[in-house]
Amino acid sequence: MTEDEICRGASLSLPPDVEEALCQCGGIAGLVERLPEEGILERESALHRALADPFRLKILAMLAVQPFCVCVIKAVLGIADSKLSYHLSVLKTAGLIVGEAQGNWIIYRLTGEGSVWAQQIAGSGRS
Amino acid sequence: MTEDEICRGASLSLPPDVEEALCQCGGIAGLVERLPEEGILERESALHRALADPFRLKILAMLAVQPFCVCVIKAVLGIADSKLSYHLSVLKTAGLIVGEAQGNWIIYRLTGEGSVWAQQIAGSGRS
DNA sequence: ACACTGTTTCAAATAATGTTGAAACAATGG
DNA sequence: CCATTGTTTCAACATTATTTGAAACAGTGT
Repeated sequence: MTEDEICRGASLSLPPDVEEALCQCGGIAGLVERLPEEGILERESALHRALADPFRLKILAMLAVQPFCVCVIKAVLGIADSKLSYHLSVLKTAGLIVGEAQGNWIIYRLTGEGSVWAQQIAGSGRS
Repeated sequence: MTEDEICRGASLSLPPDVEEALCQCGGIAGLVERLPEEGILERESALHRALADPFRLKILAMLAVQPFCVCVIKAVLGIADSKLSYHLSVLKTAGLIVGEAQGNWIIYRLTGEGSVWAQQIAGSGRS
């Protein structure tokens, strides 16, 4: 096996410049090694999945103003109770919001990570 | 209708502190107004949907090192051609990567937005 | 023209997510 | 204890995303 074949990690034919760059990265094996760990990728993709819905982004945007109870969020979004509850649970599971009982109501607010993302949403329409 | 009722936008009963805060936000109507536009929310959630998969995060991570052709990406990820092609198309549609033909191969690289997100992934395991 | 390689497309099967309405729960006030 | 209000849970269903394998396409070299 030639040195080039070792670099490539298999017998791939490639454009010359890609092949050279690949060698400098330690070949296929080198690239595989430097990928983020599976656990990190899982967590990261789960986070983005939670952010991948307009209702949920709206919820984060309004909680960035102020913590609110479910009934206010419901009035702003104009959706059914159970639907809202589902989306709240997705955000809660992702660690973006937390709910705390206060008398008759449950007040939801952003977590630290939730407010980072809420800011990002607020800023996404900037010029 | 009392001023409070105007603030609430409807006859909701609320914890006193939430009610006051709601009034200062312009009530339900005020909150609805300050939500990001529908178009922005759609775009933002579509972006996160594209980032919501470990294979796609891996692709972004490796393209952050260097542009590569499909066959190298395939070797690193160890998945079938058509599956990879699907994930590449999701990333392409989201504007995170672009592919350019070069001889026999198609070389994919990050767009500006793609590299912003790729950095975010790379940094997510930091101490 | 032919065979080959790298890549994409397609349709069918499967899996994951989101929606709905009804029912359940928990706390409050009568 | 009962009725009410705010919220969650559940199961059925609808929708959307992902995976698969086969077939198609485009470009190269023969």
